[in-house]
Amino acid sequence: MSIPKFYVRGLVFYTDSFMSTRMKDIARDLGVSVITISKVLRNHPDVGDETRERVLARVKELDYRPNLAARSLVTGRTYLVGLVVPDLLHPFFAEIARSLSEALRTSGYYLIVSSSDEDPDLEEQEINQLLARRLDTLIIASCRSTVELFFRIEKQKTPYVLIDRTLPGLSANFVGVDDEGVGMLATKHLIDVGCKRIAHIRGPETSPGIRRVEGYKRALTQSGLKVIEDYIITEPKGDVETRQRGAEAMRQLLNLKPRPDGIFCFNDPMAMGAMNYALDQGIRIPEEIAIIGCGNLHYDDALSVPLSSINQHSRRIGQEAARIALGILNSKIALKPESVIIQPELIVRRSTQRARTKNVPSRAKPRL
Amino acid sequence: MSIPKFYVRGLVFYTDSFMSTRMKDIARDLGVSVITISKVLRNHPDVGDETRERVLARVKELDYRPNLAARSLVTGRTYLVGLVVPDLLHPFFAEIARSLSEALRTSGYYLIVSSSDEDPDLEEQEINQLLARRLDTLIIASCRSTVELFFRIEKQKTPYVLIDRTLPGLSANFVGVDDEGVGMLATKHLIDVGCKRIAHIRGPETSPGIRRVEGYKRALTQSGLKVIEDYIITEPKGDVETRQRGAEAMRQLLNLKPRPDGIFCFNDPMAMGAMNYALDQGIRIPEEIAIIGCGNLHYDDALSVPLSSINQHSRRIGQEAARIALGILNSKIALKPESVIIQPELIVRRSTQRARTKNVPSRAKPRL
DNA sequence: TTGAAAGCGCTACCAG
DNA sequence: CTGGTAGCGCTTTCAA
Repeated sequence: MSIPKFYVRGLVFYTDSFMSTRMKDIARDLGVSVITISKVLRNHPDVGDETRERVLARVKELDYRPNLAARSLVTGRTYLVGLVVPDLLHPFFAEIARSLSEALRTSGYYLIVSSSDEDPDLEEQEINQLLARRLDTLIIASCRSTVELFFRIEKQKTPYVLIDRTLPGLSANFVGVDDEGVGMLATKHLIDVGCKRIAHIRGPETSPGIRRVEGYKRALTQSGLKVIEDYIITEPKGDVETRQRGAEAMRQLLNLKPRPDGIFCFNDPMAMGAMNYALDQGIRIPEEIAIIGCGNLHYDDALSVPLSSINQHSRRIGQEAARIALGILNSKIALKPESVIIQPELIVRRSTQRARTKNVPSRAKPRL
Repeated sequence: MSIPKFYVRGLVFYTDSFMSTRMKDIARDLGVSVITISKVLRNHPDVGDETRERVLARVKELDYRPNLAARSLVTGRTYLVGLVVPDLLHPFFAEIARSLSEALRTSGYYLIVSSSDEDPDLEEQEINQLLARRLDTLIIASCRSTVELFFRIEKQKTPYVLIDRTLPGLSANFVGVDDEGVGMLATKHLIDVGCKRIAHIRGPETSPGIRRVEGYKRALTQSGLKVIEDYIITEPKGDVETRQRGAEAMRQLLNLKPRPDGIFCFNDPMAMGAMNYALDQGIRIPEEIAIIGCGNLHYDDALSVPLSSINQHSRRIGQEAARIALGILNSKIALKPESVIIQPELIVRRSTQRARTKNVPSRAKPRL
C-alpha cells in the first residue's frame, strides 16, 4: 500500500477492479457533484429529471450501491436490529427470528442474530458487540438474572425490547406469553382429564420457568390438590439439550412412590424426551401417565404418541416485537415501555386423552 | 438540531446523556491525543504502561465502546459475515447457522442472517443489501438457477462460499453433501430391504434435488430395476411447507397401480408428511411401504414410526464453511475456490426395517 | 436545481 | 513512546 492514493484511484478507473466505486467516481464521470448523486440515490426531489436519469443510468451500469457504513456514520442510523436468543436451533426462537426478520424487512431494517447458548456471560459479550455496532434496536430473550446490563444498554440510548423473558425490577418493552397462564392451563387440563398426582418438569430460573411453576401450583391449589415438592423436577438449562434432560427427569419421577399420573413439562422437546423414556420403560401414555408440553412445535402431532401442548404463538411474538421496535424507531420522542402479553392456547392431542376425560376442549384437527 | 454542535457536546460532558462518548472526549479528559486512545483500544504496543492504565480506567468508567461503523470505514473491514438461506426455520439451515456463528465468533466475526423464502428475487434483494453493507464474506444457500448474480458478487470483490447447493457453470467455494451419494445410499437401502417398486418424492430444481434424483436413478439401474417416471413426484419448493407437500405426493403415489412399496423422500419433513398420510389411510409402514427421508432431524426417532434417514452432517457444513471463510479473510492473496464434499451417512430406523431385510447396517441406537 | 464546505468517529502514516 | 495530518465515503446545511 505504498502506492500513492491518487494513483490507485487512477488504476481503478481504467482496470475496473481493485477498489470499489464511490459516488465521487460517478460524479467525475458525469461531470456533476457528489451531492447530486447522493440526492438521486435517496430520492431527494431537488434534482432535475435529466440529471437524475443520467445518474441512475450510470449507477445501474456500474452496479453501484452506496456504502451503508459511511452513511451510518453520518446519519447515526444503521438500519440494523439485533436479536439475541439463547438458541437459534430451538424452533420457538427460530420462528421468532423468522417472523421478526420478515416484519422488519418491509421497513428496510435488517436483523443481525446472535446466540447466547443460555450463558449469561456470552450474552453480555454479544450485547456489547451489538452496542458497539450501534444497532438501532435490540431484541433480547435474556438469560440474565440481573438488570445491570440493561441499565447499561439504556445509558447508551439504544432502545430494546425483551421477548419471552422478563426481569424483576426492570420496566422495559416486553412481548411474551402469559406464563402463569401457561402453567394453569396445562395443569388444569391434566386435572380435567382425571390426573390426581401431577408432576412438573420445570424450566430454568428465568421468568417463564418461574411463572409456569407458579401457575402449576396455583392450579393445583385451586382444585384442592396438594403441592408436593418431590413432584417438581428442576432442569437448569431448559432450552438446551432438552431431550436428554426430559428423559433424566422422567427417570427420577418414575422412582417416586406413588408415581405421578400426569406431567406438565416446561417445553415440548423436554416432553418428548420424558415421553420416550417412559414408553421405553413400557409405560402406557396417556393411560398410566398423561403428558403435556409447551410450544406446540410443528412435529407434535407426528410423534409416536401425539403430544398435547400449549401454543405460545411465537410468530405473533416476533410480529409484536417488530411493531414495537418500528414504533420506537419512527417516533421522535421517547415512548413509554409497552408490554404485550399473549394468551396461551391449549392444544389437546393423544398424550392427555384419557378415558375419564371431562371438560376437554375440542380435539386438535386430525394431522394434515 | 439547531443547537450549535459545541454546545451540545458541552452538555454531554456535564449531563452524561444525549450523545454517546467518542475517543475525542476521553482524549480531552485525559489530556492525551485521540491516537493514543485508539492504540490502547487496539492493543497497539506503542503506548506507555501508565498512559494505557489511565485510558483503560476511563474507558471502563464511561463504558465506552468504539464505533465499529467508523472503524469499518477506515479499515475496509466490517468483521461481519452474511448468511443467506431459504428458511431459517428449517432445522437443517438453523443448525448450519448455529455452527457457523459459533465458529466465526471465536475469530471475532459476526453473522448476519437473512431468509430468502426460497424466492430467487428476494434472495437477490437480500444479497444486494448485504453487499451494500460491505460484509467481509457471504455464505449462501442459493435458490437461484443462474450464475449472473454471483458474477456480480465477484465483481464487488466480496468473497463468498456456497453451501448445500451449487450452480452449474460456477467455479466457487462450496460446502455440501454428496447429493448423488445421498440418492444412491437411500435407494440402495430400500432395495436391500426388499423393495421392488421404489418411488421418489423429489425436491426442487436446485442441485440437491437434481443430484438426488440422479443417485436414485443410478441405484435403480445398477440393481437392474427400471426407472418409472410415474414413480417420481415433483414438489417444487422442497424446503418450504414440506409436510403438506409430502402428504399430497403420497396421495398421488397411493393412486398408482401397482403401488410403490418403498419411497425415498427428498427430506425428512416431506417424509413425515408422506408417512402420516399413509398411516392415516391405514397403510402399514414399513411392511406395506418402506420410507426413508434425508436430514436426520432430531425428532426422527420419536415419530410414530421412527424414520430412517440420511445424515447430511449440517453441523460440519457450517464448520467447513466457516473454515473456508476465515481462510480467505486471513489470506492476503486470492485463494483458489475450494470444494468440500461431505459423505452422507445412512441411519436406519423402523420405517425401513422389513422382514426381508438383508445387508442392513447396524441399527440406530435406541432413542436416548 | 445545484454544489461547496464541513464533519460523522475512527485509523494509517510518518515525523518528532 | 506520542501525536499531527489526512482521509475512509457519505450526508447535512446553506448559499448560489
